[in-house]
Amino acid sequence: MITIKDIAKEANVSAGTVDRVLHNRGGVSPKTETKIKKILKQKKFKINLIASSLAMKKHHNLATLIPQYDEQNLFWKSPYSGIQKANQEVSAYGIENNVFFFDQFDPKSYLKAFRKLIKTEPDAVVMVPIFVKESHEIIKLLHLKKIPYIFLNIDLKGLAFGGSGYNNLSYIGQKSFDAGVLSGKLSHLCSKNGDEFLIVMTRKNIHDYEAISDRVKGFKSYFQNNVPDAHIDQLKFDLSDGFEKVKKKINAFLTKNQRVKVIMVPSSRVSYICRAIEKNHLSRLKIIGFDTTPQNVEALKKSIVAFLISQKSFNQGYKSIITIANLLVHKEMPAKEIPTPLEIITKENYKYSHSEERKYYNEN
Amino acid sequence: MITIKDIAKEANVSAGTVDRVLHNRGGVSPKTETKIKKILKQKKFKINLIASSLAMKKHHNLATLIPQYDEQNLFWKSPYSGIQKANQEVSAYGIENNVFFFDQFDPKSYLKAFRKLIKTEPDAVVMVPIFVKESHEIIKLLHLKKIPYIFLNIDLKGLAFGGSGYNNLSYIGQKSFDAGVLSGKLSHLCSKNGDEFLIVMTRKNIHDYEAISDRVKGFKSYFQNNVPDAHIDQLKFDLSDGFEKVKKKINAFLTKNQRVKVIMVPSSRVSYICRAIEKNHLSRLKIIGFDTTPQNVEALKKSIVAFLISQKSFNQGYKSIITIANLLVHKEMPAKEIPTPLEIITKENYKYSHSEERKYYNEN
DNA sequence: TTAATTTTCGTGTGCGGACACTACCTAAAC
DNA sequence: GTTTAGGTAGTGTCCGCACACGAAAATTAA
Repeated sequence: MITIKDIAKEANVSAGTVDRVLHNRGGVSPKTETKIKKILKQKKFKINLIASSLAMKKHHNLATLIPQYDEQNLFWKSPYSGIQKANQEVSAYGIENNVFFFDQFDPKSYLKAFRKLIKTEPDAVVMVPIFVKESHEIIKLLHLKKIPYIFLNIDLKGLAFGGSGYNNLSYIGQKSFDAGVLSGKLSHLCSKNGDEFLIVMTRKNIHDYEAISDRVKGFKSYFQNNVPDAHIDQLKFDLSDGFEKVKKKINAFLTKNQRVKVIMVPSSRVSYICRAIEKNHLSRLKIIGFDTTPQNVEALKKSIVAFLISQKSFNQGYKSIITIANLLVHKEMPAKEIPTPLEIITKENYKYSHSEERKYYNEN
Repeated sequence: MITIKDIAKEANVSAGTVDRVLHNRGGVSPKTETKIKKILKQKKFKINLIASSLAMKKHHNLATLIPQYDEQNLFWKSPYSGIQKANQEVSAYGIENNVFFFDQFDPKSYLKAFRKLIKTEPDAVVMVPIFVKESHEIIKLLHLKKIPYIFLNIDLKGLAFGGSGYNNLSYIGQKSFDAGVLSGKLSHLCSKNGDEFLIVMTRKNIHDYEAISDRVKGFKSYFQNNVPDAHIDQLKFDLSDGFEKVKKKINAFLTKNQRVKVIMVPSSRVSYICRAIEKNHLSRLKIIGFDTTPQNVEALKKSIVAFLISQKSFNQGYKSIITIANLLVHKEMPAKEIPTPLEIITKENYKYSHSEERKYYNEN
């Protein structure tokens, strides 16, 4: 292992001078600089990140703004777990992350949590921009205070702020359209000629509208490009109508349309839909859903659901913190978009798919 | 962040004493020990791994024994890339890894490479035990020299050494049987009643026999448990027979058996088989294969192959080194088996599935 | 030539922890 | 009462790097 001292000795200068060259900190004569750089290259010197980050020890202060999870909606538990794991890892680098929760159905709690957050004067922010209008306000303030921020799980697009757009450093999450295309492919593969397809949309709050409609668009786009004459039906529910109404409507539909053989549920509520469908229909259906919530996995294990497309939200949460940490510690600019894998989960490979997440649970 | 000094101050002892308690190094009276331990817990002290590994700075010497890859067989490139990435990361911890290559078809080169390897007196070894008999010899020597070793990608089982078995610390790789079960499920899902299935086995060398036959067993087991009356055919080729012979045989078979609608190739040579199949057959077939070699991915992109089951060999290589590093640096015992995910790859999600590997390529 | 600057570079300290070395204290042995 | 051994605990140095401070060298001004 080559150290700064080795280089210094070779170049007949002190370690301090080598350090100045390494960090372009100036104050070195061109002659010695080129000499040192040459030796650096020749000896393939690489900074020891361990020692470096120990010596730097700037204390950084992160903040995260994510929805609170609860028994009803466990979706947000995974990213939070990933965030926690990352917090643990980066704490050695002097990075502290404060997590602020809000109610995913209440814009006011979102703003309230943010107000608390901003008081901690964070060096960077990871946020899930669920509410468009409120996010706009938040981002305006972040921009003003020159606090860098990244979007987690939900992307905000469009030409806000007079055409300049959102200046989030990065978006970490799924590409919903492509996820929809994939669901189309899977639907197609497990169907035969003449089968009909059904998309079941559920609606509870406005925020997931875009991701979900993108999935639907992707789904349709797959068929347009590959099976243009496929028959695709669509059902929409408002979850606030109550379970019985959903049940009635969907079973009536399935009774009437016996050729429907594949159902795609573009939200994470596929298990809810499955519960609503009567057994006599289930046997002929292949059902495809999104996200590995505990309920969905249960349906998968019972072979009710054929495929789940996972966005690995644990990894998303984990990566968001690591990304910001790399920015703060190593000044490493993240990619503008960090798409997470489109993982296909079946009953048979589930147990191998979230090993890191489970390992984390077990250790804690 | 709580440091050892903080704890020491709180307990009215010196840092050295705290350190002794932390490492169970003895020489501390029971009284002070319990006192310190209490404060440790109370303050939730965690050793700063950064500082710790810097201070330890034992230099470790790893060695890796893997097959050489070439243009013909790119399979072994991925794990090597993963190993390289890990090497880079752990170098800061004073860990150096020497990689030794051998010809995957030549047992002698395997032993020869090992002889070179053992001369470097490694502290631990990562190996791909392709040849059973030769591995036996190698492991005997490793055991004698008390050098810990782990298996990568290929597992060796059985009661060797008079019933005590192989004492590899860990096996990092795919669970072939379960991978086969998954391929059965996918085959089933994209078939309809009355369709027949075909397993095409290729044979070139002995070494992958076990993994491949396990996949076949898994495949059959799926159908036994779910579609007992399914009709499953099997074709075996010796690749040394030449392409034309393979072509003739397989097309003759497919012409004769028009009800075969799904083909499963349990080796990584699915693209080779695809090239052998005539177009008029291809259109009715769903083909499932293993491993994302460049050729296989090409076939996937052309929609010739429906599914590839990936074993993420890049990650396997990466993990093998990280696992050993954690053992040497942090004395962290690895799990006896570290199974890699069974990733389902289609044309639609390929581009999201190997982002880390590609990122690594681009950076280098 | 000397003083005043500016440029260039060496030195020292600290980040948090690991570990060897030393100092101290108590109790048993003489 | 002195010696000695064993158990406890404190001190100092090093790991490789970052950075502040100030010294030396080079340049310019007087």
